[in-house]
Amino acid sequence: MTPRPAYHHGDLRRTLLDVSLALIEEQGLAGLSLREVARRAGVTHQAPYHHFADRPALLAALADEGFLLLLASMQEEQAKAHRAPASQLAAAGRGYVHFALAHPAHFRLMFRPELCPDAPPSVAGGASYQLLVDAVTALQRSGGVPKKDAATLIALCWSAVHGLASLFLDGGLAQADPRRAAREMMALLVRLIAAGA
Amino acid sequence: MTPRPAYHHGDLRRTLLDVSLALIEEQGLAGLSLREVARRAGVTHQAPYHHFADRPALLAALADEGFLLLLASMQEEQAKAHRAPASQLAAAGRGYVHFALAHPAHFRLMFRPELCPDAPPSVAGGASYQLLVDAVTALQRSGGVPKKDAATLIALCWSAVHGLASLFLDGGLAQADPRRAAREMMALLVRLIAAGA
DNA sequence: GCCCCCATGTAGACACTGTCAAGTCGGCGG
DNA sequence: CCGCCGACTTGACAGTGTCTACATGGGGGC
Repeated sequence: MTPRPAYHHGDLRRTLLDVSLALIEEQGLAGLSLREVARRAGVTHQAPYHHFADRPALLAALADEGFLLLLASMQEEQAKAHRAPASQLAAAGRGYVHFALAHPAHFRLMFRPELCPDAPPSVAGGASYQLLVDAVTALQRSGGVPKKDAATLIALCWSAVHGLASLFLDGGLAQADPRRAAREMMALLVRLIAAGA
Repeated sequence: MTPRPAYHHGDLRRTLLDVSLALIEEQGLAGLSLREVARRAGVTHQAPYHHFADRPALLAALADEGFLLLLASMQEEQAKAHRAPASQLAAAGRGYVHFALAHPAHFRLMFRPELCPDAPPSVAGGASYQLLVDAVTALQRSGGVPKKDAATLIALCWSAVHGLASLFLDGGLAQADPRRAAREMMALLVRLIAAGA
């Protein structure tokens, strides 16, 4: 038997988040309305307001969740890779792109300033950024790349992975095998850096 | 005297586009409503429908305009640069980022698949892509970079510029001087490619 | 020079949205 | 056992996109 949710739903908050994600994935961000979410969750249009202050708040909660998943994806990929700095940086990049491919709804949410009014920088977001910074720095130190370009190099790596992910989801890059493309791009980037000037 | 627009507005279509851009820039994409646009243009809420089939159509028109501006920006930057392939590629990248910085409303519109239903690939969009491809190819040919990585190299360059632009506008990269950052990133990228695999 | 036509505009209506205010249910601590 | 308080419902309001019907008036055919 299903546990008969009855009046008190049990875990409406979680349900709302899940339904929202499904809606975004099938209809895009524009197709997401609180009322439709409530309808699919089987509650009244007003019920969500007991769990989220307003629409932006719901989106922000999803974005937060996304940053956690992003961090996890990068760490997971790194754990599977060799310990060499080059492999670790490539793995971090792959993890970034894999996350976007696996959780497109989350990813689209996370970089929409109009949704997260003043964007309190998510702690998990900061952690993923730090992960990337560390990977770049380690490779740089081990490879004799000049230190003066550190900040620029980090910007380049971050831009590359973020750009590739964005282009896969929203842009013109409709690749047959995006994961392969991500792997090859990171491999090339790391190789260039290692060979670097 | 103002020419007394009277009943027929003269160039309502252009006015609607301009008002929309202003609205997006000051309130974000979410703050854009056809009715508010009409109000600011001084016409009825229904008047825009004689120029655009619906909301997505207006957005699509703006996106098209954006691709033209993008191409122009890249070409302008290339015209100011040296003819050497490395300089040309760096210039193309700078043009891409400069466009995003100068026309944030346009840029945000251009990569939102939920707005342009089936995205008939803008001809100007294709042209800008081709410009980048040519620049990468020229550098590759002149620099003795292995040809087998051609596609990956193009993806890397495009991702880097697109990612940097996105991160400036919507992401965590709040740079003091974004144009300087763009210049340095492109310089580094070109240097790495030239020093090659 | 006149007149009709149709692109360009107006007016009103509908279903839908986010959000506010007030009422109702029902499990838990005293 | 009771009353309280959080979870949920019901109802209302302004604002939105879009449909249909109507008004206007400038420019082209006679």
